[in-house]
Amino acid sequence: MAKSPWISDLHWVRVGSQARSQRTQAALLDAAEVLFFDKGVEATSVADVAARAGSSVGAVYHHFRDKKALVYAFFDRLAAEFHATTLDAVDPARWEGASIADVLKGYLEFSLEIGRARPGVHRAGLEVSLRDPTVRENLSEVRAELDRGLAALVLARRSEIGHHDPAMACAFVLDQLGCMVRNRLEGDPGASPFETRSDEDFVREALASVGAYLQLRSPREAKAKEQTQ
Amino acid sequence: MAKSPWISDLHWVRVGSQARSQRTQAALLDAAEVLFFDKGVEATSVADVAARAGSSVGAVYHHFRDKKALVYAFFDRLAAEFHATTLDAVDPARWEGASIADVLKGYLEFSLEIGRARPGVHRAGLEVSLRDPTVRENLSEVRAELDRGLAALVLARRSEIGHHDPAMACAFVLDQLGCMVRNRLEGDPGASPFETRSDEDFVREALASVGAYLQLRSPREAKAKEQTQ
DNA sequence: ATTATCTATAGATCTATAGATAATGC
DNA sequence: ATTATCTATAGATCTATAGATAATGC
Repeated sequence: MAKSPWISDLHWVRVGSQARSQRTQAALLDAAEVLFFDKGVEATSVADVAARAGSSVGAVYHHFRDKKALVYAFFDRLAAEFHATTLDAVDPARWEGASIADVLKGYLEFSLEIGRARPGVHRAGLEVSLRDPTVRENLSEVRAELDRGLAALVLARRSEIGHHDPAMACAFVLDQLGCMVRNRLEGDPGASPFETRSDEDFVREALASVGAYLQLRSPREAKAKEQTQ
Repeated sequence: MAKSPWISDLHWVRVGSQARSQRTQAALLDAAEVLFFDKGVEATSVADVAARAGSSVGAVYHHFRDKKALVYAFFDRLAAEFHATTLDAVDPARWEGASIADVLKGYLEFSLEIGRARPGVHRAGLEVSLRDPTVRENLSEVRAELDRGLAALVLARRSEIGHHDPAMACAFVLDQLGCMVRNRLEGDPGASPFETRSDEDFVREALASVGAYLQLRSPREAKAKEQTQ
């Protein structure tokens, strides 16, 4: 794909052929991950990254044109990782026989688990998104893909939905759940009255809310309804 | 209240007696506001603030011990402003005769309007909150106060609520609406499927969702129900 | 021979201060 | 006399580069 020795002409990353080069680059990105999630991106200096990777400042600039290129490469790697996880999570085969409630429950638990496993990931993404539209769009695209996959799963089960406009209602619900999950992961707990409650409470009430709004029927009722029509 | 010439011993701000001093300080905070909302807080240098206020770097440090004190003073002023607006907005007298749906509709429209009128306010708050727990708590408290006021308004009308646990359901709903509004104001539009829709669509669907979850009755039905019990 | 890494440092930027100068109000 | 402001600059920090040194693989 890349004909030049850089992944991108705009924000290049050197593609080394030596095994040592690739090890160093991975170590630099790994070090960046720890520091970015822990202290934030702007608060992390290039020297910090080099030191934690057991490397040097010069090595960083051998691999990445500038700090921005390092940040971009880092978020590219992160986005690719989430992309793969997302594709797997919204695979229709995985949800064979599941109801809309099952799918949404799985989504909420999955998102909370991923977010909890990597504290700081949302903060770091948010921090950079605030000042860099390119990263923002990159990360938005990952979210959008998850939303599209979920929408497909939900709308494939539209006979369970009693709401008169299933497509619109589905978009609303995904928006609603998405921002509640992000809020739980990013925000400071206790800021709003419900945030002190457990994740289980949150998932239960979120599903109740969604069920009431969509006027969900059980798959069984949905099937009965389909046959009478 | 303050016996020392500083508002706070930790992050002091000089309280000048001369009229000129107070004008300059207000001008500095006004300049900070424009720059903080526009470029962000970290990206704004003390020299930027001084220049925009038609003042000098030395003057900034005469009024504020350091940049942090300037930022704190700025967010204090902002929080005080929102505090006053909030107290007025959730005054029970203002909502005499209104239903829960009316109150929540008012809240959504009010929050969107305030947020739209000052683009950047959420971003700036978020940016500083990410790295400064003190500012985060300060701003959280403003939010919490709005939540408490709203909860009081809603729970004073609990006969309209069909949900078996009105207090819990109310907390959930306020959390839900709060994070959806913030998401609309902060986030990049179009990131999730529903975000491209108009504010009117959003308010309508949000109220439909809340109504279904809370199992809202009209005030009239609520009154009828109360009498039969 | 080529590629990768390290050391040392230039250059830019920003915060904060020192010392001189100007305005205020008793 | 006191308070406020300005100018000029020291000091800290960070990005990025130049040039020297070390490792790799044909």
